[in-house]
Amino acid sequence: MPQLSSGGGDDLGANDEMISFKDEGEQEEKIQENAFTERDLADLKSSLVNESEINQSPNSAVRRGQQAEQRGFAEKHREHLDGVSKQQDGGMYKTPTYPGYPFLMLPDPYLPNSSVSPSSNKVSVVQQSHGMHPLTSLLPYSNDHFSPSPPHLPTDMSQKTGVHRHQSQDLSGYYSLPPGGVSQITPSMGWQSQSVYPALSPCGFRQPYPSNLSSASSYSRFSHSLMLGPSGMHPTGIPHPAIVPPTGKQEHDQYDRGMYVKPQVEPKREKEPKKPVIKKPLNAFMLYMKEMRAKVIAECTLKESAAINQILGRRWHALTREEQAKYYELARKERQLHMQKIINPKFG
DNA sequence: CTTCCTTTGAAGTAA
DNA sequence: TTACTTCAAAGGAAG
Repeated sequence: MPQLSSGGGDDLGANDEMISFKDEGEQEEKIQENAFTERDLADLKSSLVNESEINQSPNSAVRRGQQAEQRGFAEKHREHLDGVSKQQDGGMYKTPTYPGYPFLMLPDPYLPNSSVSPSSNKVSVVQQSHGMHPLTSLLPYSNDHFSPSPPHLPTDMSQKTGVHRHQSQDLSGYYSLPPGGVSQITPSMGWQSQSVYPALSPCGFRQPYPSNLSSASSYSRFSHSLMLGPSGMHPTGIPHPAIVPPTGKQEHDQYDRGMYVKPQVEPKREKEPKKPVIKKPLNAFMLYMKEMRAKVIAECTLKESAAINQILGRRWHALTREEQAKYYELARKERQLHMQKIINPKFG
């Protein structure tokens, strides 16, 4: 099954990544993105603290209401997204200056199969074949330098609730391995480039990345078997979640419907020897969060995960593509490892 | 003790 | 093909 993918190149996730920069359709936002200042944090904090005051929502969902407050930012963005996506055809994206979607302007070279012509903002987003057997992703990996085409063009943006829902494109191109086994995966960082967002202030949440996150180029080629350290520690230093023995919290979920059989809600399977559960691999953002959470906590003296995640979400969007690319690449490897484990649970 | 919250992304399912 | 849902992490808060 050579090359099932047509849109191929994109990486699981690699494409989407770029979309993440939401809303920046507006200058105001542009500025905001750059200015993750303490003010943001303050807002966040205050919104958390003042919940009761701010929120006077009559409905019972008091807490919800407040969270809505907190989410104002994100939702605003989403709204913008909606607006933006609506305007796409209006040529909104014709201006290369559109900060939020720099990748939109990427030329064909970024698109493996050049399925998209620059003239059209429409990308033939090759939706990954869901019907595809999971393992097919482990098939030959065709692109030597697979370029996670940043095809996430606005078209891709979900019409949904405003949330960008980029479908990952053809995984096969990324997961595919040489018939013999483990692949050589080439990071496809070709598309990354200009950093859209300037450095931010300290609690503005932009800090130099730890060196343990070697740049993608450092593992331009790797084999799955090498991805895990002796102790199951991910090379990045981020503990590999899927390897972690069940802690009792969420081990119940044998997620991946289809691939995993959910324990049919055994009403109470208590006291059974807990089998290690293969958890979903962390996506790029999760990896990012895992790495940066402690830092944010330290910087901002926040403990509440919800608030921290909000901050991290914003910081995530403020990352440059290069920076995000690292995590997308890691996530891709995570998924590959995950697949390996599914195939051979002993793996890892 | 369990669930919620909050974030993004991957992947499955339903229509 | 699109829209929707679930689950990954995390830890305080709430029920």
